[in-house]
Amino acid sequence: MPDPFQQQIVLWLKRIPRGKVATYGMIASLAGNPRGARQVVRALHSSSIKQRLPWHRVVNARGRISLPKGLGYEEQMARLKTEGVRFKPNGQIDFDTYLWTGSRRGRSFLKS
DNA sequence: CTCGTGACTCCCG
DNA sequence: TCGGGAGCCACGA
Repeated sequence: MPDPFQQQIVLWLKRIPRGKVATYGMIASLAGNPRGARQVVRALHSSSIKQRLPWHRVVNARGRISLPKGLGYEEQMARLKTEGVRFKPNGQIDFDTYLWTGSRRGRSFLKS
């Protein structure tokens, strides 16, 4: 039986609505481990589960794609654009518009 | 058991 | 805005 934490991560990832993005740290927190951002990553690119997870909707805390260019960066950006997510000229995602608040109806993750 | 390794984050300068 | 350094955590060699 897999770790509940990993399960939670997957579970939350699946909840990210199209056209929205979340951060690694955010998912980790929701999954129950505020310091488990790295584990989110692990869960993301390991396991065969990855093929049905919206991994492209996860970005770092600065609102930018963490993948190296040429190794996923391009693809992630393309996928996001497909869902309607726009990028600023500097390659940053507009958090005010596209950051998933963590749970339906307003902020649950973001403090006031 | 110790080390090295990240699609991370925060803090400083 | 950008890097460097430190903290964190699970996993595999």
